[in-house]
Amino acid sequence: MALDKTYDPISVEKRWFPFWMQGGYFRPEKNPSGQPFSIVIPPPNITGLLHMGHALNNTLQDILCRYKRMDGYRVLWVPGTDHAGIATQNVVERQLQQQGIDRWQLGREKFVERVWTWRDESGRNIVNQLKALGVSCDWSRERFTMDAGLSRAVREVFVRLYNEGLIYRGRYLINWCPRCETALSDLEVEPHESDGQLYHLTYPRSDGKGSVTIATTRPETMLGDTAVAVHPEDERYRELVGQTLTLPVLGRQIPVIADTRVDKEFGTGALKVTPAHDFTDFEIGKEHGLPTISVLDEKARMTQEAGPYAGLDRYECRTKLVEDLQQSGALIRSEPYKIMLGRCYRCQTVVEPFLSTQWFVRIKPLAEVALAAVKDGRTQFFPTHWEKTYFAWMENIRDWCISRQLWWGHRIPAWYCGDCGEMMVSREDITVCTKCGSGKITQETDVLDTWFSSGLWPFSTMGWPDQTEDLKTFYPTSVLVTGFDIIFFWVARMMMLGLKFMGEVPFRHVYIHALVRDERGQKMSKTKGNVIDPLEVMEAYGTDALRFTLVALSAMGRDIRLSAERITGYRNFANKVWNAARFVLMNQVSGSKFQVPEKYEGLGLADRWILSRLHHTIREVRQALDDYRFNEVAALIYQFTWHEFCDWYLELSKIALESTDTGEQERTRAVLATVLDAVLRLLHPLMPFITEEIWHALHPDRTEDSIMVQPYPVFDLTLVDDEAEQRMGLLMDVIRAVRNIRSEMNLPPGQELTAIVIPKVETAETQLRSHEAYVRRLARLGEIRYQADGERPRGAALAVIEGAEIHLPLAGLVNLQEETKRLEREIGKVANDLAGVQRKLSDAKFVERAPEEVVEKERDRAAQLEEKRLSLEKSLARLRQIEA
RNA sequence: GGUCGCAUAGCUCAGUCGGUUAGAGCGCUUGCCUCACAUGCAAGAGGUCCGGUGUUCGAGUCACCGUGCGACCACCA
Repeated sequence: MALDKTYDPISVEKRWFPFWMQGGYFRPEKNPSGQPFSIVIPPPNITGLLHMGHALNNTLQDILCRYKRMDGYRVLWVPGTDHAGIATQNVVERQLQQQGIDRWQLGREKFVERVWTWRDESGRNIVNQLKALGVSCDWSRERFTMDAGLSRAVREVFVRLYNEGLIYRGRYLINWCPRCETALSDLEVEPHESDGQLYHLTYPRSDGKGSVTIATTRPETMLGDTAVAVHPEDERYRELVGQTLTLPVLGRQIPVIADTRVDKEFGTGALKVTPAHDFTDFEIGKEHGLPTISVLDEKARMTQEAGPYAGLDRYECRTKLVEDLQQSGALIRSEPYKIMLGRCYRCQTVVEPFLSTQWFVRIKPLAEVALAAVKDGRTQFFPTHWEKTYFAWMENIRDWCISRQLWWGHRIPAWYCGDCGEMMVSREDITVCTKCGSGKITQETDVLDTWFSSGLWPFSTMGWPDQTEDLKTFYPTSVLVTGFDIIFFWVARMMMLGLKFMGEVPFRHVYIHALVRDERGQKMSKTKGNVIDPLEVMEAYGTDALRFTLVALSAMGRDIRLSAERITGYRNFANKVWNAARFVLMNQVSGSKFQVPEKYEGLGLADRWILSRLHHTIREVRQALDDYRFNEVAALIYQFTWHEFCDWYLELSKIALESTDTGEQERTRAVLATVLDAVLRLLHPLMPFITEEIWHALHPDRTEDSIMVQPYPVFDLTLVDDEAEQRMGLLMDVIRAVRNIRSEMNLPPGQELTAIVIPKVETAETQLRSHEAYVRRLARLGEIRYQADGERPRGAALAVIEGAEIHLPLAGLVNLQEETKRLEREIGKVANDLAGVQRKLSDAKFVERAPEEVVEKERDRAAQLEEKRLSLEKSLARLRQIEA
């Protein structure tokens, strides 16, 4: 198969995914004897479409999987999607809203059906987009957090935790979203600063002896006050403790109590205590045995307890109440005040602390084990500093509220008897009361936090609670690749639940990658309108270009700023690879298959050089992949391919290919093909499509085979050739020196020049002579003359390189004043460098204390610079003579 | 309030173990349609490595202080 003249990513990319799927290349069964390597995908929510974060996350995983597969591992990458309880429910609710109905009108059953329909569509879309990205999961193992198997795992975990007393049910103050009408965990509340008022209210003493002033940002909660608290050591209020106050408006008698949680410095030092609507107050209330009065309901409307304000929305109530308090004189003053408001992470509604009966996981025992597993290194974070974040959270963890008053999710496996009130938690559905035999049984209506099921993902997807082959082979997984935003939500929960139920960590490594931001460093969001859609990029530049860009920008511990220019740059790289391949293929003899020389015997200098450079690259690329330094992988391959293989070897190969020596031609063809083949394999995990396309063009007889299963290049020390690198270095220096002069002197590019070389080291002349053709071609020289040290040519431009002087006679070509200026500049630079080195060397302490080889290097360098300066100065003197 | 991260070329960023002359991409300047590629080739300009102090023969790199930015955590009403 020949390559088209122009690289068209779209047509290349659509071809290969079906090919890979049909060939079963993504399945671990393809390589049953390999060492296991496994990853579970962070299951995308079924709420919408793929965004740049997914593109990055999955590209990185795909790179690891493809690399390991090529390297002989038996790779399992488990795909799937997350039902994303509250998020998905909200999406479907919004759709209903557009049709003018709400979920209550539809009813629970019908609503859940609607969500399943949505899931079918959305899930399919997401999966298709992942496939378009080239994601090499084993799609035959695709899971969904609410499929039958995972639902069974959820029940099993719930029942076991309950039976062990690690799940309990009780009436506590929790975070409540009055729009979603559900409880939220602490993590699901996002604090945001907003403008508020600090109101100073005065509560009269019941005995008529004065009053106390308190400060609050939420005056409407005063209707639920059951005490006022002061600090026990606060002199101002010492005699007040134990007295009774009369709550304005409602006239309730409330005590003044002493509690150390009160900050003497804040406001007036007196705190109104509302146990039903504030977490601190709840604690204080519990300790002092205060009653809890809920004045807000589940929709954040005022309850009957709010007296005249019953039925009002919380903010309407605030406005009205403040007016009334002002009239009555209870409001002393109010001032603007910045307050932190907790908002629902899914709908941004201000959440309320709300007293209700919920289910909780007693988390400390689980957290301790999960903490230890990272401390002792059974699981390692990359970059390591995320471990601190993990530790801090685990050490201060609080019980996890797992019940949600939603309709979309795993229904909690608890049943209540309508007759005797018995509560039963069970793996199987319950129809008859186990205590009284009654058939009046109803199931708990609450569902589980969506993170409860995703916390089981690493083992539930492999068939747990059954002891499957997959579990035995692939658990613990090798690495988890995810963003830092879900370390607590997800990574921490998987650690705790994995250790609890599998007795071992869920993953050995956790690679935390960057957040993808826009080019100005802003978080991408629909409302800001700065979202770069991966699918649009893939259409415009190609999937390979997008993948390579994301990887190239993925420095550890740093956010990614994505810009169109960068993507263009890497699209150009793909094009470069394409054209290099076209050149290599063009020069293969038709019908004959390229042969790598068995022992690499009889190679030319350029061949030895490029193979040596290739193997340096192979070694470094592998090391970088093993260390998750993805950006370096990209940079190494880019640098080698473009600036060594294309810029130098391809150009040099043209000389050999034009030669009359058929052996040399043949050898060059083989090396070209060998290096290209290695580049393709190195690059394949990053750019899977273009490499597969070119690989097939290079191996026309292997149409059924795939680059996916070719070995990843292996470092071969015997091909590292320092001598070849040194010799090529000399040739490259000469070529660059001549090009530099030509360019600076503005000499016409087509004009052939004559160079006079004065070797400064013995080997230079032989080395240059033996590869003169290279130099003549790439530096466009007509003739190279060699001359012993002694009389210098007059009226010539000079370049001094390591090992030789290069003189280019310019008589009649340019104004020699140009060269004078150029030499003066050059001498300035050299003198500058030399001064620096000499300063160092003249420091006795440096010579004495620095390691021998460092000092030696400096001495060499000083000598070199000295010689260079001398040559340049002599040349300058000669020019001045001519001018004079 | 606590914790963590970041600050290097015009822009976006690399820089491993402290060691010669601090790199890349994009942008910019100059010259080239050289038969793989103008999505290209060649050459070049461009740096107070945020500021300060310290450790060291030697600091972009290590320590401390400061400044600026960002993120996360947190019950000051």
